[in-house]
Amino acid sequence: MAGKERGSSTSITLKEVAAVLGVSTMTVSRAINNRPNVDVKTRQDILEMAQKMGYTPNHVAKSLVSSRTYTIGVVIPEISHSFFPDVVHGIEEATKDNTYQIFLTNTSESFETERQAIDALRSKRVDGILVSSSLKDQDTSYYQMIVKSGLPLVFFDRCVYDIGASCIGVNDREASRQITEHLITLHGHGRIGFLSGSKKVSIAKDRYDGFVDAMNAHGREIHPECVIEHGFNEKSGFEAMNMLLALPVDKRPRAVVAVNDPVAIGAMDAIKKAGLNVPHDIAIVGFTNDIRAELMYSPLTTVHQPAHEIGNQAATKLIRTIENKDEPIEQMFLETSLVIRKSCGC
Amino acid sequence: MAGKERGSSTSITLKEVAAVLGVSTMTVSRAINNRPNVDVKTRQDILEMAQKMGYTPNHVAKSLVSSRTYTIGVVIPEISHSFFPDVVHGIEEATKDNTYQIFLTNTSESFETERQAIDALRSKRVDGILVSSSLKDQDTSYYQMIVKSGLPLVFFDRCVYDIGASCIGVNDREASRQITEHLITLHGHGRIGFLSGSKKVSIAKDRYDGFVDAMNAHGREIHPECVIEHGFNEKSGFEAMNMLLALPVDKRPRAVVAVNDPVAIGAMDAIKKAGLNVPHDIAIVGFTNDIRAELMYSPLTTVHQPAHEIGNQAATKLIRTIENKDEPIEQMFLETSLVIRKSCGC
DNA sequence: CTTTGAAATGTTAACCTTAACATTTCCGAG
DNA sequence: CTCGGAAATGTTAAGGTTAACATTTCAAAG
Repeated sequence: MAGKERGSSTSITLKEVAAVLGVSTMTVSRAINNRPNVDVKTRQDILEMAQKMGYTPNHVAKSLVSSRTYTIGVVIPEISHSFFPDVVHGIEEATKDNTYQIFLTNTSESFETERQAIDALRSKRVDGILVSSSLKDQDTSYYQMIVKSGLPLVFFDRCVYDIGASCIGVNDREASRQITEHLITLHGHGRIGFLSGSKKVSIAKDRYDGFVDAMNAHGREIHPECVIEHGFNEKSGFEAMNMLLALPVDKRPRAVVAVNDPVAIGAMDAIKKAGLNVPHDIAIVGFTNDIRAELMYSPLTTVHQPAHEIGNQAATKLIRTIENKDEPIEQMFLETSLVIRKSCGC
Repeated sequence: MAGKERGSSTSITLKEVAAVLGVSTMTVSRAINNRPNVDVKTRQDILEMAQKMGYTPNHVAKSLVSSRTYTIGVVIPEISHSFFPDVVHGIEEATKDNTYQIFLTNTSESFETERQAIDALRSKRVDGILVSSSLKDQDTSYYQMIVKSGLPLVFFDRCVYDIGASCIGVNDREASRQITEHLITLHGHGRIGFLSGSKKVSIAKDRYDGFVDAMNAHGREIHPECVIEHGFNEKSGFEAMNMLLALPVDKRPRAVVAVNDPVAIGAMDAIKKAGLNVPHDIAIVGFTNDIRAELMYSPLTTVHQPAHEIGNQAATKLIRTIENKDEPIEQMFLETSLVIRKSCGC
């Protein structure tokens, strides 16, 4: 009478296959894992029967025995920023033979979430983790503990330094210096502002430092009221720019360096809404080369970061670290390039 | 003499904590899992010691006992399409209490990869899977097998119907009909083309059918040479549009419906490179409301799909299905809306 | 027909946790 | 005190697999 039942999700085990054929589980295990010392005929029977019964190896049990899950955790601040999907793509490519599977966690720029996520990943016994950190203060003790625990850890993009973990990223400070310099040479006079995320996050600090380097090198003064520390997304950029626009006209910057493209895009929106023009009234440059950068009403001059490559290298490094305990700890900076478009005033 | 060793990644177990305190593992287990029948003092000692020793529960072992991994697999065709990160965001939100962790797999529109990924997820004993399928023919036997196996499965966006799985998406056919109709009313005469992905994929077929519905309803003829079946990304759109542009001028469509925004964006690129203008020479509409749509040189008229909501509902449905075996199988279509911009000729 | 040794197959224990049942401890009532 | 019973704690087995060791089978050599 009962309708067709939804299959009860109990899976076939080695033991069950073995029982049907009247052999030991060990023989079935050997046959299925392509181990030697199984008679050709026996192996064939086993494989056929396993197939027929719909046997799927239980990786949970395997993991318990081997202490390896073939799983890596990926922790990122914001999956919706075009940079990160590209990174994830690169990561996937490095694991493409499908040996490793990826746990993805989005932290929404919250370290607390990050920490919880990593704890959960540790509990699930991932073989290693890839992290772009939202850590916002100098207390690196959590990550020190992780490193000490022996869990392979590679940072990418947003790194935590000097705790004994590898890191794949770009030279944010130098790239920021370059793009700021570009802006300075175009705008011999006038103030230049900086729209930052929290400077406790490494990329914000590094990019700000690069900005300062360029300003100093060209004898330009930094006006504290033109440096806004807010967030990393469009909304933050919009709000931060509005703060600058609220300044008296003579204090208002003539050009702005944004910590990343989403912030620059938000800022451009604010400028437009204020009835001003980019780059005529205010020039702006970003960082990332977001998918939207070239499409803006004034195409955005920015720093191209090799997102895909960063992901790929980070995953490769992590897997090497997992598979070889002597893999050295390493900092790797990939090449960036200036993408000159219109928003800088060129 | 040996330098500081990288911690050997062996974790502390319940047994070890128990040994140190001279109690049984069971007591430690009870204390740590907040079970009753543990003396207040004992519990406190155990928690302190566990903390001090850096004990982390081994979820692998727990999973083996409970047959639950608190893990769900998410299978998507292309993480770089802005639609999917939004979906993933929505999924994460539904699991936000962090009870479930997400395995993300990108299939690059390949069903073979999809199948391998799902097999791997099954082996890892995920509690359920969320799939946007790239299945390209009518042979649904693989998914029938999955459903039969009892693994909770919810499709989203790109569904496989009539196999007993829930599905969360939009009414592609109707939305496509609406936007095509909009185009028809603006362009009383002239040919209208369709740029499709493989019509063996459900969304391509549904959207094409909606296109046909609108054309028929308005007595418009469909010209086979104006219907190109190619792919789902920018490159495909670019190439498909070039095929249309290669037609003799009198056979060339005056307006084009694209299967999604990436294709529309690629097509707009081709039109621009051909020295023609959108919407003046060729009008175009898309589907998805990609993050770039409003930024195009002629802002793209498109169908807004509630990506975040789709992910959220799909994950919610999946979790319900996992946690309650009587959860009904259901098809759910979320609201779309026409986003009228300039590319259609408005 | 025995011996020999490799190949095939089997058995046991372990991985870490928890459910289920068993035992001990302890406190208050009689 | 002693008993009863609840609370605290302990023991055993199971979950699916594999490593390590043990046994059986079998074919070729003597």
